[in-house]
Amino acid sequence: MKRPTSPRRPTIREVAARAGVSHQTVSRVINADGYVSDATRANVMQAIGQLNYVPNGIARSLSSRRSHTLGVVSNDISDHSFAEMAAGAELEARRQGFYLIIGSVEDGSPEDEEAYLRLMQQRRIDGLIVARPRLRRSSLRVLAAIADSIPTVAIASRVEALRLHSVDIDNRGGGRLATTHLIENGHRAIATITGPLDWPSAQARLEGAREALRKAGLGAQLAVASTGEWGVEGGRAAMSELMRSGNRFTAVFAQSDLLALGAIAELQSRGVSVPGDVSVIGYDDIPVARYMSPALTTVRQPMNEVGATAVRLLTQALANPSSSGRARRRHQLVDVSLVVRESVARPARGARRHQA
Amino acid sequence: MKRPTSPRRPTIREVAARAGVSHQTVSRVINADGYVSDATRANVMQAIGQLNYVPNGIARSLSSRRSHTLGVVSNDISDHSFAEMAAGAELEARRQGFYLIIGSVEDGSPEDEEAYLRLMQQRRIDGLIVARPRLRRSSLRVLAAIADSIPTVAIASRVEALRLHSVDIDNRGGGRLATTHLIENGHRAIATITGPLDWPSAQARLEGAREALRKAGLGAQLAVASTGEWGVEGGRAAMSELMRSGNRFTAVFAQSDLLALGAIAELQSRGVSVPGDVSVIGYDDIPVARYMSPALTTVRQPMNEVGATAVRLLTQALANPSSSGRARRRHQLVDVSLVVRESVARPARGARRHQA
DNA sequence: GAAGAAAATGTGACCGGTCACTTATGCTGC
DNA sequence: GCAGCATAAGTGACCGGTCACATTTTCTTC
Repeated sequence: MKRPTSPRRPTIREVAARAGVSHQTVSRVINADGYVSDATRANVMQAIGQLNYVPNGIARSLSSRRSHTLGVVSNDISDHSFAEMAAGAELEARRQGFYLIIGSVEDGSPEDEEAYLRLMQQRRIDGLIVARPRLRRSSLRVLAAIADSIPTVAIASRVEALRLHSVDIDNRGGGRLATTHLIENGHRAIATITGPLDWPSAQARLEGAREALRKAGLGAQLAVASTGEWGVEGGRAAMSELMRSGNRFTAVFAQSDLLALGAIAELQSRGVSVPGDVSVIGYDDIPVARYMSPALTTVRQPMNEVGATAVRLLTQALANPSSSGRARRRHQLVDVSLVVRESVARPARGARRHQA
Repeated sequence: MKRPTSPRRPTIREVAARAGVSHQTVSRVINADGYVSDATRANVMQAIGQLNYVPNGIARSLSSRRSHTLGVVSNDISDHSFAEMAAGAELEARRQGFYLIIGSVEDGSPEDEEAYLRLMQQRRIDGLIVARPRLRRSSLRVLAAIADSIPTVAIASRVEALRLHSVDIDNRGGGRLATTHLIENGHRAIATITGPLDWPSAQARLEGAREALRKAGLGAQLAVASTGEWGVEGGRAAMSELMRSGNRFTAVFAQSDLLALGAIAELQSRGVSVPGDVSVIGYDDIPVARYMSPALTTVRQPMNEVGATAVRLLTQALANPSSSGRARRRHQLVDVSLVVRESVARPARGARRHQA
């Protein structure tokens, strides 16, 4: 009457007893490691089957000092990009026999960030992925402590101060790609709507855009509008700002699809046709981008690839702890790709001047 | 030179030695449980601080037989609904001091489903959430075994055969809500575009729609179109089928926002105005629904609430294992809500007859 | 047929906590 | 002055695996 709860699961020793071998032999069988004769193996397997034995991962972790668990501290995974990243990481982790503990932190509550990091420390995860575009000062301390003892990968975050591996989207390349596409379509007067400029990714995309223009000999022709957000309202506001300030442009590079969506709505509401009068290119390739009218030309970021790459970096580091973890930090860039649809066209003959 | 890797973390006994007490006293301090004098507590805390001691959750789990981990086996979390559910579950879990291991299974690869369930078994999770609309036969066996030993909650899945708790969106109520909204706006001839009818949720929404019509004395007036999918293409195809078959309707209830999107696109491409000529109501309230033109009136499902509820169900069951787990199974319905925007209006005076 | 290596198996400590007890001390009340 | 209890702390087994090493059996090889 000691444990009225579910009848305890069988242990390795019970299996051993039933098979008439030692517990260590059972261990050898379940780990397919070391010498075991075929007869014994069959014997043990049978006992396992009869008792319906499942090895206890926790006990395993304790004695082997490997939890086979990777931690992820990410932005809110309600956001599609992060969800994709998590899904990608997750798939790759399982392929490699690892569990994934995901912590989804809303952008507004950075105290959770720290709480999660501490939690991960207790859990003795084997590796950590941090996918927070902007990290909090106080979290950095904890993160540093963690990174000091286990392999850690940062995603789309610049924490170069810490000695982390990193995976990042090639944002600069993305900005270049988008802008070049506009230039190749014959546009010369180009505007851009950026995300919040305190996001490194927004900065990088902007730089990429400038780079593309410079390379095309179009110098500082870029009209820039920013609002503090990545959403539709921001796009609308930015577009109306662009027009009010009397800028001349035949194409717009919006740093997110939602910004593009807002910009297009604003344009259309003023009777400006897209892409007839103004071309628009977005960024992200959100699920509905292809269904918008016009279908949105945009830049696709393979976020699940990013997640998978991060996991691979970790498992590799775990596999060869070359000279006591002092391995070279690796930085990996993931390429973006252009998704051509209908929102970019050649500029109209006499490019109009747009203003309020 | 035994362990060239990171210098081992301090254990509870080392803390004890430094504080000059027994390991058990340290345990009492970190668990804030049992009698400890203030002086001793302070002493121990200091030692913990100096050694930078973090309790080892794995060892804890092993001896206490509680992993403080909940498992989630979900549909691919790239899908926004599931991502929201996961995020909601996650937040609630952390609030309650639990970890969450999320397994995201693509709809196409059901063998992963089983693999995950087995993995969870090894990990000795304390509770399980299954969020797969349709479970595979072979997974059911494993699931049954798990549910037999730990509390398990099914989300939006009808596995009544097994003795699981469940949380479900009130799909029938949702169908009723959407349809009633159309009726209240004066529509009498109503069509519906359903998701794949082998999804229980699609069935339930359809039933709800029928129910609303019956209640309004509109009998079997419902024109139903289905395609095998929930996406935009399906909506487009279904709408064109509806029109080809010469059905008369002034309003459409689409069982997902993407279906609605496709239906609207199809209508507009034929010069039918929404909501001028035909009203459309969707389901899901995907992020861009509010930005479509017209802004989509739809039914919102609080998926994060669903996830949180599932976690609560589990932690409650865990807290009182009333009479050895033979607790009554609980079934919880989560209410949906109407989000009124612009895609539903009163029908035009002489309702037109639409056909190819 | 002896020696040595390879194959097969067993033994007991250990991972780092918690659990169930035991022991010591200080107070209260009669 | 002592039973009886609350408070404070310690002891050693135990959770269920793996690890390091010891032991026994079976092949090779000369």
